[in-house]
Amino acid sequence: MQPPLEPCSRQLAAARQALSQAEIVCQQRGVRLTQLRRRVLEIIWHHSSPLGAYAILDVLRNDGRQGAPPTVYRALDFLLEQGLIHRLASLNMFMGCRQPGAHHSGQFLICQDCGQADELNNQTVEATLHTEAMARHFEVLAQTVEVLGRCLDCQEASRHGD
Amino acid sequence: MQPPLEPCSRQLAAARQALSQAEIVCQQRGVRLTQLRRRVLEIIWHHSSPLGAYAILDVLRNDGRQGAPPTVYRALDFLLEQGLIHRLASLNMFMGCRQPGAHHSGQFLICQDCGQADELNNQTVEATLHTEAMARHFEVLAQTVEVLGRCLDCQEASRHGD
DNA sequence: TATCTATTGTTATAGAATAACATCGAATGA
DNA sequence: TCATTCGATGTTATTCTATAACAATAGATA
Ligand SMILES: [Zn+2]
Ligand SMILES: [Zn+2]
Ligand SMILES: [Zn+2]
Ligand SMILES: [Zn+2]
Repeated sequence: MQPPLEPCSRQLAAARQALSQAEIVCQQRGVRLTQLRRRVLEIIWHHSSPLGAYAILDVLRNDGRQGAPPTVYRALDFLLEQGLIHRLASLNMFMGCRQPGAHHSGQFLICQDCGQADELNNQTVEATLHTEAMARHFEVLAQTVEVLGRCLDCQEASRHGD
Repeated sequence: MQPPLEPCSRQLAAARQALSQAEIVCQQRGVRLTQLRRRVLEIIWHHSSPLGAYAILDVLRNDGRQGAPPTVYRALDFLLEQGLIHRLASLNMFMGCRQPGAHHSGQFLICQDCGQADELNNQTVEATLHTEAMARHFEVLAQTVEVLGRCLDCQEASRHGD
């Protein structure tokens, strides 16, 4: 897995957009996007791949801010509740959501080589799982759908590398 | 979440069946289902709901066997490799597979109240995720599909409990 | 038997998440 | 303006999950 890169201009733009969207969403809902929460969201968006809580904590400490695990986990809980980020259970990592506002579970393609993750929102997958659950009288509250594999870039890299 | 129950006769029967199937599968593949591995598989099947690694370790120590986390994690790794158990990423727990022999990812309905989990093998879900991945030139290696919710029993229990 | 390899034992540590309590700060009302 | 209140953050300690590294043992092989 490649080391975390400095944010490129595309990422910085995505982060700016995500942050301004988050401001709007939070204002509409009457919840506070505090400095800390905003900074955690920014850190996540500045990174090219999902980040672990302790990696986020390292960046916060690098900022000069004091903090401990609860600091970052509380911010992450808030962002999860507001649907601004997703948690990847198979990685214990967090990534930004590009369609906040409407809560959803999403599905994720995770590259095992470069660590990058792509969000899908396939209605067939979600609906089929709901149907299967209903057939068993099972009440669905949340879905975790994560596909581990290799992205195109990493497939090509490994072909040329061999 | 209810406390772990003693295995009922249905569970004991399921465990016996799973263990004899495991013996066959391992013999066919020329891998060794040792005492330890067999016992860990048995512990998992004797339990009504998915078990964590440290809960399994407690049972092993209760057996009188000495052991530490690597003991149980190595056995779990073996059982996972042979497709005899599944790992639930959203719970950090392990459960037996009722269709071993053919490797598969499966989908899981997990009850947040009683902790029980049901395995599905819905081809539509799997195929749709493959199609979505292919459209993005993403090579699929494994799928994690877990649905959190409430089973029928727990829905009724909560209705009567209120 | 002697040797080799897979398995298990053992100690220590890394990594992820939360409990419990103290402190701070923004908003509200007197 | 000041006091109060409640949400947010700081702080310490602990629990839970998982692995690294090396030693000892047991099964298979020659
Ligand atoms: Zn999303
Ligand atoms: Zn990649
Ligand atoms: Zn299965
Ligand atoms: Zn239940």
